[in-house]
Amino acid sequence: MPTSSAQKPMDAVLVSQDVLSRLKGDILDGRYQPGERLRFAELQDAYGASIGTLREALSHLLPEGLVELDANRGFRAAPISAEDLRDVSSLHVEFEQRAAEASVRNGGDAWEAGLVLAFHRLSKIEVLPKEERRRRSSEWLSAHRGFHAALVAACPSRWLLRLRGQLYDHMERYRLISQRHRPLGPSKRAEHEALKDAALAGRAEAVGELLAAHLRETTETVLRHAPQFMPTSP
Amino acid sequence: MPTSSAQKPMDAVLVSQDVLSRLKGDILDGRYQPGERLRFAELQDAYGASIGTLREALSHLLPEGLVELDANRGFRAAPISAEDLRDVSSLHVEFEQRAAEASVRNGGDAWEAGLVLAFHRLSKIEVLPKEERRRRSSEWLSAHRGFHAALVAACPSRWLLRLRGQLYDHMERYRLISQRHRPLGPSKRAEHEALKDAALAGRAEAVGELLAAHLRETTETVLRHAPQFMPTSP
DNA sequence: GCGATGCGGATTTTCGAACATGCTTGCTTC
DNA sequence: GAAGCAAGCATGTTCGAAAATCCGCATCGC
Repeated sequence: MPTSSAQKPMDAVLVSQDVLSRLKGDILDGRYQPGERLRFAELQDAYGASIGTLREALSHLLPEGLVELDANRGFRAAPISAEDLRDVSSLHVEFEQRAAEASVRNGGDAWEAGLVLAFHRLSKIEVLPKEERRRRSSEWLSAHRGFHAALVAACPSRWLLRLRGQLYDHMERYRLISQRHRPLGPSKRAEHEALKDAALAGRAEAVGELLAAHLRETTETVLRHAPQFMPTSP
Repeated sequence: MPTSSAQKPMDAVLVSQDVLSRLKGDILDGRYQPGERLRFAELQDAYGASIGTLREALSHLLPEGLVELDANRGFRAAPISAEDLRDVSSLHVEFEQRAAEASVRNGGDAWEAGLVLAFHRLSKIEVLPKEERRRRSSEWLSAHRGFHAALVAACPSRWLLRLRGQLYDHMERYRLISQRHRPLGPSKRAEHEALKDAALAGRAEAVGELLAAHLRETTETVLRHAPQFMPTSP
């Protein structure tokens, strides 16, 4: 159920782009149940756009694997499964690692500055007490995304970055869905700081290791709570 | 220029799906110049669908990287470059290899049967004389795609297959665009047969090696002719 | 009783037209 | 003669409604 689509970016020039980003965010947030049908009537109420515009946004999400479409039955939020999570995660870890190592080896002054900035923004939220962190979760989400993006930003392979992005989205969705069924974990500020320091020191391999451990731990946490929100977990 | 969109599949239940596959095929075929603007007026004539439907199809192609969109300026066919080709190719080779090896190790009877069938279909075209092969190029294209899909079909990682598919599309586009500026090369029937035999024999690593060589050779050929159809090649 | 058949409402799919935006051309003015 | 401006045209963007499709339910026949 859509409940409320909350934020109003409105920074997009195109309505369809605005709807797209809000819709995508809501799917990642788990505001739509995996497998749930996305009816146009509800969507129109929630996003205030016409059917055509909504269709355009949904079509954009189709190749990304966030929604599915069967003929004359409309769109559905993509289903989830432990198997899929393991699949996504293993590729995600690998891509993130490769992109980060390449980025560290290739990064210049602008990249360093961007990373420092992104860490600062993230850190400011992560040092807050748990209650506060929970309240400003959407802010943290954006900062966290920004930090990991900044880390890999100097990777020279555009395609590695593109594919990484798709996998990141799906991992974030699993993380957010699972978070609705478990208490908020401890802050990972220390891990992010170690990541930043190793990156700025140019220790590419160390960054890769830290990153892989960082991501795998998250996946483990999600999988541990999987039975609570997944259909079947083998 | 669209010239003519030729084939009429009509097997799709949805008009938008039909338009999507034709449009995608035409972009891969290089019927639209890389970077060329895709005007709705022309598109409507070529595909006989309304603007909304066309927009839906183009939005689908957006995350796949086959078209680009800038606000209020409409859609463009994605640009190409030697750098991008090298990027796509190197990831494509790797993914195809990994998916194939996993597929060989995991494949059962149904997979073997599918592979034999796909090879047979491809082989029937590849033994024809060059002139005939040129005439039935679209048929070959479909058979070739089918063969490589059959080879990796048993790969257990859905995500590896999905990403491989995206890269395959882009490689095919480069191949087809370059083919408009060079004579049709010799048939690769022997390579495909070796691939099939090694796969059926369960020699996963050998399949990987053959495949990597097979694909890299194609990329080299395309790159060799790159100056004829690419803006700048460093 | 049980399956096939046809109607009614709900939903998706598609279209054509209104609206907004960007570009070009021709004029005016300095 | 060149720079700046404004109107007109071409194009992209968005919407609301018509057409097609599917699902559930009642009815009919066996």
